[in-house]
Amino acid sequence: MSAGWQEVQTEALRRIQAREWPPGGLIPGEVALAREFGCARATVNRALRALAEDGWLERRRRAGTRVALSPLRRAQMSVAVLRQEVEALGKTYEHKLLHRSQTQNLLVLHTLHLADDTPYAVEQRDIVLTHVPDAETIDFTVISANEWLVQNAPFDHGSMEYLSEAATDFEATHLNCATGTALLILRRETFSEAGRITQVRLAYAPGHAVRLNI
Amino acid sequence: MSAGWQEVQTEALRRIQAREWPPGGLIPGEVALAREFGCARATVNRALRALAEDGWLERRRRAGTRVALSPLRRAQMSVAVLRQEVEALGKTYEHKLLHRSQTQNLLVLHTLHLADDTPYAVEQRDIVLTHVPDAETIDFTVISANEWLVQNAPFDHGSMEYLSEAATDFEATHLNCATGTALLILRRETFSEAGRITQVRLAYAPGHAVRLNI
DNA sequence: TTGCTCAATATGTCTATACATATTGAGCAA
DNA sequence: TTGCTCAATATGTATAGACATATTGAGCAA
Repeated sequence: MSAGWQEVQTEALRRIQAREWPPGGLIPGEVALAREFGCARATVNRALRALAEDGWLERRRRAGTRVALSPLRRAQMSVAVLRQEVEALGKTYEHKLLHRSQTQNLLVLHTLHLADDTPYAVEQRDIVLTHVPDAETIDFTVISANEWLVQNAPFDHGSMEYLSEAATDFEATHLNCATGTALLILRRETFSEAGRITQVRLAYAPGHAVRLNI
Repeated sequence: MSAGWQEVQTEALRRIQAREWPPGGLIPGEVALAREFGCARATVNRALRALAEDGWLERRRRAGTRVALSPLRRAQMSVAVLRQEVEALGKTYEHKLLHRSQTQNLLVLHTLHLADDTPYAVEQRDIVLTHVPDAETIDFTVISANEWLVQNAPFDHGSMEYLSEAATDFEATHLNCATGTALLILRRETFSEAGRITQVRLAYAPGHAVRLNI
């Protein structure tokens, strides 16, 4: 009876959490663990690599594997499509295009996202037409810019920022709250190889929280 | 010359982004790709598995591997130690214990975190002494509760929530801003096998943003 | 002491092979 | 048609063995 990599992972995690392998400490080498668990080194490797990817271990060639000092557990959040976000709450999604204007190479869109007919978020976005020429021909009353871009403008990299700001008049009007109310804001920029694709500011309705499990 | 798994991954990612493998489409099987790249199936497996973990592909036994419809790129954020967060900005970290009180099994701590002598965040925390008995004996003016717990109270799971709220009088006083200012709030709860370890509410100074790269 | 070289070593990766397991779809039965 | 069974199939996982590569530390040289 030899252990699969998941069993090895589970046991290793137990030892880390139980401090049998203390923070900062060197753990036995792959060969030793493979012998102990009665499996191949590759199996131990798979298990330890997974733990390292999750931040529990730090591995370096020759130096060996150490238990991470501050096990910086990572929480993952996905670049959400608002429709999916709303539908995951069991609510009906709808969106309204509030504004559309265009300069030579910038398409500006303002959208209100609704959950069960209640304002959910206000989106102010611009799209660089040079890099996403198709956007010019799309009817964004049918599909939201948010959703269309996720599906049609793959990005290389980008950044996301959560912050807190007082509601502007524009946001207050559409989110049905007082100007100055504290709102959770998401700013996001995405880039393709060619350059910036789009930039967006999303103001969530009062009370919204971004929840992560860790 | 056979391809390593990273080369296979790079080429596969290129095909996905270039839409040579369209969203939702089935890609060739591992055996075929291994033949094409002149490597072993395990190598292709490693590459495709990594892409699946990053959300680019969806893999199911027998059903094959498909390009994810909405490539929900994931951003990772770590459970931060404020001292590290501040020092990463190149600033000097300091903290002040504002309040400490204790009931039978709950230790309540209020802490002000400073960056270069400027208020950075206000922390209101309680610790369940039943599950972290050592906490009772620690001098939290020397090490912040935040840092001590990360190092000494490993958790199984927990939740994190970012939201936006108006500054309370208490927060406003210590963050040096007006009551009612929009603040970014982080709420976090962590649990061990035995039960809840700690609960914290962190109010960041005005203007703070949580930044993620995607 | 300082700096260099080199061997030892732990992890990283690849291969070929084998068996496990989930899922599909064809073919048959009710 | 509907439902069942079963074989085919793609991915999942395990293994032994091999070579690659980064890093350490010992030993030697300046």
